Amino acid sequence: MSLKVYDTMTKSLREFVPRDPGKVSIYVCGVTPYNFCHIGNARPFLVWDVIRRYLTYKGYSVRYVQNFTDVDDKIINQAQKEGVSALEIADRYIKEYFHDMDALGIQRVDVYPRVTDHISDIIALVDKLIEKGHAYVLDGSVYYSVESFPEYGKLSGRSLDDLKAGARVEVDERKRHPMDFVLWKPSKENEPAWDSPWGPGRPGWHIECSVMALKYLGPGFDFHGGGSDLIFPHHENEVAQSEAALGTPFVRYWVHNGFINMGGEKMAKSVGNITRVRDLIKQYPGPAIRYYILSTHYRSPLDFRLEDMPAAVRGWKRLVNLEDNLERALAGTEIKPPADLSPAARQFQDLLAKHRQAFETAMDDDFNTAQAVGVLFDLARDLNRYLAAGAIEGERAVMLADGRDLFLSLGGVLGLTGTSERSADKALLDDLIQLVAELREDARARKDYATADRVRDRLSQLGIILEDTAAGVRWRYR
RNA sequence: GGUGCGGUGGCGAAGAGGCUAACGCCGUGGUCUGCAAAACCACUAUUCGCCGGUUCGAAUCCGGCCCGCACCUCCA
Repeated sequence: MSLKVYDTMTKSLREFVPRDPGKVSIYVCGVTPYNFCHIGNARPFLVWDVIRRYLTYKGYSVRYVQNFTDVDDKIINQAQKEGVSALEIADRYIKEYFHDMDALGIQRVDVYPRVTDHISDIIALVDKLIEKGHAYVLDGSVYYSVESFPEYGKLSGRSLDDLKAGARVEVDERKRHPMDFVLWKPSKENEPAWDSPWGPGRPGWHIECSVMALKYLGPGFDFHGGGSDLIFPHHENEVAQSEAALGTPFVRYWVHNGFINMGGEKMAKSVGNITRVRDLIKQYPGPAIRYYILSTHYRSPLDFRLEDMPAAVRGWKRLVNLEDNLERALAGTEIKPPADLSPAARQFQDLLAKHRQAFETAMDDDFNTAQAVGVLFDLARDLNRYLAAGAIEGERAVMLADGRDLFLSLGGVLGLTGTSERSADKALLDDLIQLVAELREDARARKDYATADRVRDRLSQLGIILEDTAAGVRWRYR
């Protein structure tokens, strides 16, 4: 089975073949840090977190780069509003960005380049484009000439004529073509500025991604991702700049995620229908939010409804319960693979293999996380069944350990399992709860149900659920 | 106007020519159990926006229609 990816450039599913065997290079457009992230902003980073985990699972060595556009009109505006420097705004919201992504269990990428650290690289590329006749200088500004790149429009599927007709903004009449975009622009008073051959100024919006992607990943890297609104003009312009400069292809696969809507409309600060990650995370566990978002294929729009979160929490809890139960069932159990497996054990192994295969088939099909989640629940049902079918010892313990490993491996790709944190305090708490549970067992043995129920009720009020099972008392957090 | 995407049970959401239309939540009945919880089992869409067509066979392909959304401007 091979991985197939939907490529925006060809508008088709293509088999994934990496540029370098065994290695995958990824560039995802990061945030402009001038405000807190809402969950719509977070979707691409969550999606790519899973893609990265899956590629790693498949054995690829992954190099993942995500930029911060830390100089930009929006940042400058915010800085002026607050009377602080643009750098201060950017630093603050980059910190907040990490805070939010950590809460969602999104792993750090390999490189987080910032535009302000790459001004000289940007100037060099702009210079090269001028030299090759793809850009021109106009009063301290440098513009990219779209007509100099015959393939302009190939990513977004638009022609220059379409674009001219649909243009909704006033254009600078001095530009050679209305769609020509700025590579370098002069800074106004009190704006961040860097010296350049064309006078003091700062980079335009699109050039930084070309520069940083090429610097850290090289020409023809594997994946370039981002929200589907970036297809035009941002990514279109990146293609134009990069390929004009390189003379060779920029990116192998363009991957764009759909939007998160709210109330049937795109979630956006300008619409005012946003749910910030930090607000959501106060109410719901990060993995439950992941589960909710990953239940929809990444290219489909997702209409976010807060009312649906409780259902997501319950679904995710099923997985957490199983994870806990597996840990407890296997704790202290000796795992010694027998020389010969019984037919029943073989059958169980086949079942596990079947689930693994189904999971991979789902993920290989353009990262179909919704289907993969379904497979995880299929596996969960079989493991729950196995858990309930008899004592966990000998060969059954070995089989169950295999099942647990698979469950954690697949769940880990989605970031839905292996998320409970361990700490010294927690270990102590575990022991204390265990002690209380044992005392209650004594009460039950005496048929003192009044005491037993009181203990259970009081613990329940504290958020600790006791469950009496055939295998003894078991507890978990609500 | 141009370019894309989508309408599947009470809700969310996979499936894209032929297995019982996944999976999760909710609901009902049952097993287990002192009770509860968890888990498991069974039931819950003769039907996939509407109307035609192609086909032995369509939720899946084609045509028309009705809705909804996005992009063409900063935007994940």
